[in-house]
Amino acid sequence: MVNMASVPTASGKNGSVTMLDVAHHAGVAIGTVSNVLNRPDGVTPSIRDRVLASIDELGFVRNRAASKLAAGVSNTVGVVLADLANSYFTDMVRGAEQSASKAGKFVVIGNSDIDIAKQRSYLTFFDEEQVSGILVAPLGGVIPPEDGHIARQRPLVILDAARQTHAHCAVSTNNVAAGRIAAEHLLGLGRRRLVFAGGPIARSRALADRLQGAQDAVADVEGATLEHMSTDEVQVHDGRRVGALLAHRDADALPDGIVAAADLLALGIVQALTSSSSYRFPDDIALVACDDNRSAYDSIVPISTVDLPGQKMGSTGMRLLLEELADSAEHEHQHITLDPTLTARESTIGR
Amino acid sequence: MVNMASVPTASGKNGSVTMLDVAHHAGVAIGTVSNVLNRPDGVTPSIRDRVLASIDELGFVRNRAASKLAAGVSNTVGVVLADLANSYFTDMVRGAEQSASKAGKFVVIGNSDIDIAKQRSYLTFFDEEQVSGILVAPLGGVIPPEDGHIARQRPLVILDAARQTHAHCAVSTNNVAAGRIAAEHLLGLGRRRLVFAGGPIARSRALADRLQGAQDAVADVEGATLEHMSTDEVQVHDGRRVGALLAHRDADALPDGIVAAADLLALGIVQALTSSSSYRFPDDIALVACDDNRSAYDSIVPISTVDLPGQKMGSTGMRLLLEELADSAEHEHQHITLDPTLTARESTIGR
DNA sequence: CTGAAAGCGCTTACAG
DNA sequence: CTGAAAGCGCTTACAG
Repeated sequence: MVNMASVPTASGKNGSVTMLDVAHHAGVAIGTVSNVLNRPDGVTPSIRDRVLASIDELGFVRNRAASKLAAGVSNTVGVVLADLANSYFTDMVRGAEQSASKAGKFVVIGNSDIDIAKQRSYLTFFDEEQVSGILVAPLGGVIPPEDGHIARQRPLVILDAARQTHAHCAVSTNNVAAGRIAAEHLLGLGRRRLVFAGGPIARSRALADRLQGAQDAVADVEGATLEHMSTDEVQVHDGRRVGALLAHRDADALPDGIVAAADLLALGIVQALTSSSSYRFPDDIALVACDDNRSAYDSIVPISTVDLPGQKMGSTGMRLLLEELADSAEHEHQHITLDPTLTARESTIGR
Repeated sequence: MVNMASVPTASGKNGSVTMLDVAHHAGVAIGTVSNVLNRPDGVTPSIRDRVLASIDELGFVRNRAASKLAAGVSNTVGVVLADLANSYFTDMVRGAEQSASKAGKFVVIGNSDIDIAKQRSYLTFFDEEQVSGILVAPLGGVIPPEDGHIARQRPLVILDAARQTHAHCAVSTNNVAAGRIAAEHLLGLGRRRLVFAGGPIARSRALADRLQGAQDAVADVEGATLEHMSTDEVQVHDGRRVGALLAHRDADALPDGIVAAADLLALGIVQALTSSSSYRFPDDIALVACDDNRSAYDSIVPISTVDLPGQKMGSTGMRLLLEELADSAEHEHQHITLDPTLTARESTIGR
């Protein structure tokens, strides 16, 4: 603990202790204090310890604004987060933090809250803050053209990118593979009459890709069929509606396998079918979802799901950014596409 | 769009455009550029527009490191977030952002990820970054004594505070009231044989308070009883265990009302009782939970819940911080306790 | 390895 | 309202 009463000097404007105070107290030059903080290995141990003791005794807090101004760089990476409530995005942040902390970088987050104006204001803010780089999962998967100058001035990596780009590094999820993996899992279990639930396809590239993947998988198997039941959104109540529709069908019109485009949708389907019919998962119908939200695990029937690689996406994006920072001359932008993976649970393989 | 080819000057170290470049381009003094950016109202409109045009044309990006160093302050508030995956905390951030944006402040987030060392490193980081203030929901509800010097140097407000303190402003949830409100709701519906599910009480002040509140409410009603069924944690599987225990009881030993200490716990109770018994919600058993996670709404039987005021806590905390910043001389620290509110759903009032 | 000095890009009294 | 100048607290060649 710092004993404030014993602090001898505080030359800073706001009564704050400066490096100069520390230097005087330790009997060294100010540059030495800076070296102790930034390149401690190159300082004689006895002097280093003396400086460290003075820092402690005076309660010195470095001024990062001054550091950044003098050095022109910072060891901070800014992450623009699209939605605090969506675990796909918060997983990305977690992954990014993991990679960053290994490299001794700080990660600070700005929440754009699914608002393109806020997204821009945080991009600008981080730019003005002189961060060393930016990670962003932009709304719509693409940086708006008006914000392009930010990406040109400062290393920036796009997460969950919707398009190929040569302006910066990017990481994407292979949603076609997600749909294919889900359908192939059902087909591998012998299911042939499949339903793909989710929509609207026209408004979401990710959903359209998942449907495409499922169609591809079904096309590869003789006698297999895929019906698309579209929904307004992919929330629980949309799933309940799908489940209710299915519950009223004749047994021979019923699918034996369902790919749900999202976990909450799958949750609703399970709820509707278990409460309003005698159909059983997975005996009568096998169900696989996409996303791996916690809800899939917490469902009354734990739901098999295709995990979107949120955390991997964050760590990969941060790795690309760190590479760019380490070697900006030689650096060539890369676009990495990540494959999702299947987690099989009771809704397809029973217990 | 900025046409980079037309940029005439860039005197900054990294080829960046500085205020001086803007001043030259607009034919004014550098101080005038600063005024346009920081106090635009006091600048002659024609000159202001000329400066703004130059800023746009040159693609000038202000350097916040330099601003902070020269001014000694920033318009940024740092929020140390305990857990990105817990909606109680992310709600706080949302509330804080709402209050902050009205006041023109930027909010940046550091994720401590339920790690006391990371919590400290972000507190220190924000301190070093010269933020104008800090909002933190510290682990355990209290700032560790070792980190006390941070709170002494910089305005800081504690969210979800566990204790009264005179060192800074703080906001708390009234967990006793939460328990009381939940129990009173059940008692008001005529239920008399209540169960409080959740634990361990010894390790969580919040849970202990909720139990206390429920006990208080029951003590006020003649003939009402409360049984405490403790759990290891408050996850879905703990709830399933409670539900399984209840399902095996004789009908006359069964409660007619349950207060679940958390939403996931309630979710498990509903799942276990609907699948392994013929008991019905709310006819046989009425159930009310605490937290208002999304899961309560998404349950097969939508669960009544006592909302913890996460968003309100964030906005209130930010308001206290802004007051302290606006008038640090006259400021007196306050501790505000927020009452939770009940959201009644199918699990207690049917449909 | 150490120490004195210039300079990073702003803000802010101060004089006009 | 405008303009010239000092200074914010660091970092970093540079010379020793």
